[in-house]
This record gives sequence, C-alpha cells and structure tokens, in this order.
Amino acid sequence: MTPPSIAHEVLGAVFAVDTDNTPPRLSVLLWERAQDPARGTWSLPGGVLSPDEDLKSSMRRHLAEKVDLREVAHLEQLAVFSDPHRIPGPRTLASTYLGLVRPDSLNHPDAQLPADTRWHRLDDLPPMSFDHAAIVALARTRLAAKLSYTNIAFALAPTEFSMSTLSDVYGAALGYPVDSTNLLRILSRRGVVAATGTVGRTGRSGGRPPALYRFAENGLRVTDEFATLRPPP
Amino acid sequence: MTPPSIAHEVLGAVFAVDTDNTPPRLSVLLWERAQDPARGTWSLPGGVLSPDEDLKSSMRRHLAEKVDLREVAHLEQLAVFSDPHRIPGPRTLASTYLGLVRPDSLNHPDAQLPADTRWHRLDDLPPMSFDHAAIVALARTRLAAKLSYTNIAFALAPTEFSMSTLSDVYGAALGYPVDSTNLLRILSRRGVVAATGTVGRTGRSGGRPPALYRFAENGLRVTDEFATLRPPP
DNA sequence: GCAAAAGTGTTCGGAATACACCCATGA
DNA sequence: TCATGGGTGTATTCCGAACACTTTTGC
Repeated sequence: MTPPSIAHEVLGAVFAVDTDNTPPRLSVLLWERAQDPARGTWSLPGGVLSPDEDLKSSMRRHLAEKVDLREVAHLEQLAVFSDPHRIPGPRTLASTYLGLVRPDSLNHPDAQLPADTRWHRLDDLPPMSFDHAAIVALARTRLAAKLSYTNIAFALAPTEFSMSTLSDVYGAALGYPVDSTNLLRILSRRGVVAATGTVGRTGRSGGRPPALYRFAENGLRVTDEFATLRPPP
Repeated sequence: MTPPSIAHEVLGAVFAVDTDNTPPRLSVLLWERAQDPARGTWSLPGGVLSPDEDLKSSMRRHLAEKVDLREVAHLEQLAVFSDPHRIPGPRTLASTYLGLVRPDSLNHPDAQLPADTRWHRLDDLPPMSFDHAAIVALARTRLAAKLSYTNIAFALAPTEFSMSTLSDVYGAALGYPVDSTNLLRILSRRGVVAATGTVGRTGRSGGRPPALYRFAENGLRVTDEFATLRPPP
C-alpha cells in the first residue's frame, strides 16, 4: 500500500524588531505574490522540502534562497497546518516555523532584500495569502509566551544594548510597555543578561549614558520552567 | 517542479494514569512489532495520512483502528520528526501527537486492547522502535509543563475524584509528590476544579470520606499564561 | 479510643510590580 | 544649573510551599 503523494512545504514567520525606530515595533518578513493563485497577497517565505534535508535545514535554505536571509538567530517549529483545502491545487501540508532575527544583521550592507520582499509591522499587516495570517498569529503567541519563561529575547536584541533598549524590544514583542528597572532585576537574577562593564552614548536630548549589557547565552534556555507545582528542592 | 514523494505518518504518545494502582504511575500505550523492521520492539500507534483527512482526524482514526481506542480526552500536536533516516525504507515524516485518556474509559468492558498492545509505565519502558523513545520523552516534557499553567489534568483524571486522587495523578505525571492541600487552593482560585457537593467512600484502612470534585471544563484552557512580565491590568 | 485519611488555618519566603529618589551627562 | 534619561532602593502585594492542627470516619 503505497501512500498517495502529499506535498510538503515549510513556511517561516520571521520576526524582527527595528530598534532604531521610535517606538520600535515587531515586524514579519513577507513577499508579494506576482502570480496567481492569490496574486497580490503577501506570503511567508518557504518552499518544498527536498529529499535529503530535514525540516530545519530546509527552512534555513529557503530563507537564504527566497528572501536572502542568512542570519537567523533562532528557529523553532510551530505546528503543521494540515487542512486538506488550505491552499488550492494539490494537497500540501505546511510545517511552520518561528524565526527571529537580530537588528544587527538587518543593517549589514550585504543584507539586501529582494524587490518583492518587505518587513511588515504586525499591527499593520497587508492582505495575507491562504492561512498565513493564522501562522503569524500563532508565531506571535508563541513568542510572547516564551519571552516570559525563556531567554528567547537574545535572538531579537542587538548583541549589546542598554536596558531601556531591551525593554523596548520586550515591549514591541509583547504589545505593552515593560518596566526596564524590573526587567533588569528579573533577567540578572536568572543569569540571562550580564553587564559588559562598558557604557553607551547618551541620547540626542541629553541624559545619563546607559550601561551596556549582553545576553549570557546565544541559544534558547528555559529559565523558569514551572510557573507553579515546582519540584521539591 | 513536482516535489518528490515523501510519505507522511502520524504517531501518538497516548498517556494514562491508572488511579487504581498504588502508587499510580504514568503509562503509555504501545504495540509490539511482529515483523521486521525492528521486530520485537515496541511502537507508538499511528499510520499513514489519508488524502482527505487532516492530521488530527488521522490520529483519531488510527488510534481507533490500530489499538481500538476511541475515547481520547485530549489530543495535541507535538512536533514533526524529519530526519531523512529516522526509519529504514522510503523517507517518512512523522507528525507526532500527545494524547491523554481518562481512567474511566479504560475500565469500560468494551475497551479491550488488541493482543499485541499494552500499557507500559514510563519508568519501565521496553525496547522502543526507531525514534519513538524520543517522542515519548518529548510528550512527557510537554505534559509536565502544561500541568503547571493549564487545566490539562482534566484529561488524565476521572470525571469525579477526591483531591488526594487528583494529587496522585499530578504526582504520577510529574514524577514527584504534590501536596493535595495546596493543589486544591491553586486549582480553585483559578476556577479549574469545583466541588460536586457529594462525598466518596472512605478507603480500605479507614479515614474520613473525601469530598468529590470535578473539572469545570472539558477542554484545554490556559490558566496562568504569564509566568512573569504580566500585562498591565 | 485509636489509627488513618481528609480538611483548615497559619507562617514563611520568594518574586514581581510600582514608584520615589538619586546620579551622570550635554547644552 | 537644568532638563533628560539611567540607575538604585523600597514598599506592597501576591502566591505557592510547608506544616501543624482539627475533623470525620472504620475498626
């Protein structure tokens, strides 16, 4: 019994926060379809899975090929979208990913986007293709949840930052302001951020120059596994 | 560019706690392979995806067909396992599920298991096929995490229960004892459990008869979304 | 009455929020 | 020296863990 052929694609909701804008906003990388079906709507980057790669490699490859994005600081599986009629044409499952990009990598001169590709603020999305809006929503929910109990912000923040910048990043990702004072306390107690010892430049309208910090690790770590029902010490 | 055919299977790690045993343990439903490859090892139930069903329906269908299990109180996606060589033979992706079964449905007379199928305690697993042990481990981790911030235990507990029974269920799933006193406080403040007003029978060695409770809802609900970085009220 | 199990109440500590106050800089 | 933003300290509140004590049953 040979199984019927079902195509398989990967799709990535790649987020970034532009810390140069005021106030910074969470954005997602989209490209505009020039052909039917769904011409003119905006899609998540992705493509079909090749025979010899696993899903994560496939996702990285498509991000590099389709939207010329090579520096993804974090990439994790979201879910499989499997409605038989989720897109027109032959049946296609979509394995979806959440990707995060540091603002550093956006300003590199060699980080040019293709002409059909653009960052879109999550609070002002264009018409989206197929079920892609639902994927973005799921990714955002996942990100917000993980900000609370992991160090996932390492993949959204610049490598060095002041605490008010970091607080802006959290605010953009969560959608509400975060007190930078308490944020520092929380993240230092958990060993997530550490001071570099250096200070940054003061802003355009004066003010004390900020101490600079960096994330202690460059991979995802769960810092607060149990909200309650903690195991005995 | 027609994509090469890649097979797709669903696999379910279905857990239950037998509250009649002392102490109760978390178990997973497995069947033993009678044929090569991997003859004699134990596998998760599942099978190939049919053209017109989505993944969740497929999972339910295979649980009913393969191990005659019809009452699954909760079913959620875990992850896709996509290593090109995860199993011998043609390349096959596995979409994996966490399933939970109430002890009530296990004792129904019409809930007979096939001859090759058995519940196995998680702390005493037999040799497992392929990457199935990793899937079970992932399912257990997910379950433990969700016990802490959702009402997911509704799918592991009998419909009516004393708090010490419920505390045993949590203890079995988490792997360490849970104080039933505090558990009641936590779950009632969140509106997860409610007293039925009835009392159960006292145990075999005496003791005060317990008040009975039930879960307020029969679907998953997140009760404590933010471990920290809560939104302003 | 005694053992066993369930339920109630209290104390303790940890952690997050809010906010007042102090410090360092540029103009 | 003043406005601006960053940093430090503190009071409050909440919540979960631990544990002692009381209640209700069977034998």
